[in-house]
Amino acid sequence: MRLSKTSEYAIRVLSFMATSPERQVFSVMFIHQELEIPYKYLTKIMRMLSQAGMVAATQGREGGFSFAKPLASIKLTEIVAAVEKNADESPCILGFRYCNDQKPCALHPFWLKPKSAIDEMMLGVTLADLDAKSIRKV
Amino acid sequence: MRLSKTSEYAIRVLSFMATSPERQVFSVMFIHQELEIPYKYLTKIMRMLSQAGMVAATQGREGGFSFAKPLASIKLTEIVAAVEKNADESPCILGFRYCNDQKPCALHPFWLKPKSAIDEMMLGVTLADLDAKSIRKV
DNA sequence: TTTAAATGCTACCTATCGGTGGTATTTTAA
DNA sequence: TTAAAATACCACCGATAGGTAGCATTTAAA
Repeated sequence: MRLSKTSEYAIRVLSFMATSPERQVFSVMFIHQELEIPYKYLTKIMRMLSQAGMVAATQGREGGFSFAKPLASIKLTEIVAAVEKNADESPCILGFRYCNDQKPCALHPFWLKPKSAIDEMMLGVTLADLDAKSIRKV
Repeated sequence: MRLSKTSEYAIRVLSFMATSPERQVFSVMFIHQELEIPYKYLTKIMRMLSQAGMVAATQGREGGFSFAKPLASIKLTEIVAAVEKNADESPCILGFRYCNDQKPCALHPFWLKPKSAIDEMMLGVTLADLDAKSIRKV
């Protein structure tokens, strides 16, 4: 009942960048040192976020990554989708492909409330909603 | 943001058994045929549930598994814990070991509601709460 | 008494996730 | 002009989750 490690990393990075307005460009090495995320793996994640259009890379010395679109337009669900394939294709908690009110799984009625609370967060929260103060980095 | 396949299987099996009061003993072969869960993997799961004390095995021909304690005493959280190690040790959605109101992660305030709705389900729902009618098996 | 049908157990296989190594390319400071 | 510092990319490695094979043991029906 949790996100993949890769999604955790991606959200940590983007929320760190989003709450550091004094800086425009972030190199992988800098992020790696600040957030203690494995350097090589982090380059891979940044490339995925770049290919998804959330951040843009400037190459060469003094290069790095910066946001490619407004913070308010980047939802959590989008971040997860960018780095995770199979970002739950099935909305059923027991993994059934076709589970609905007419033909529900055993947990269907109990899953409705948690599911909607999660959706509300994943679809509703954007990088612009994060509080810059007192955010844990490591 | 979902359960492991193994947890899905375990809950499917136990909810199937719990909502089939006309039958006392369930062989792995029978469950396998009814729920279309891989036979050999299912034997492994049933052994785990047996070792966790939720079900008891009767060996030999005509043997199988039956509940070892009252349905109302088997919570979802217990089922997941029985088949999954690392059944989220960290309550933080970004995986931080020490995340709390004083030193929160970026998503801390947004995760409170989904988290409590999930806990309510995992800790509150037991096998006795399931509706026998119209439950999807496959 | 034999044999079929069940669980118990261990070892292995395969795919995916998390993580590393190495090299090419780009850009700019020295 | 050169070298350092950055991203781009590809191939691989190790751990874990999901799944399989095979055989020993137990029990009861034939």
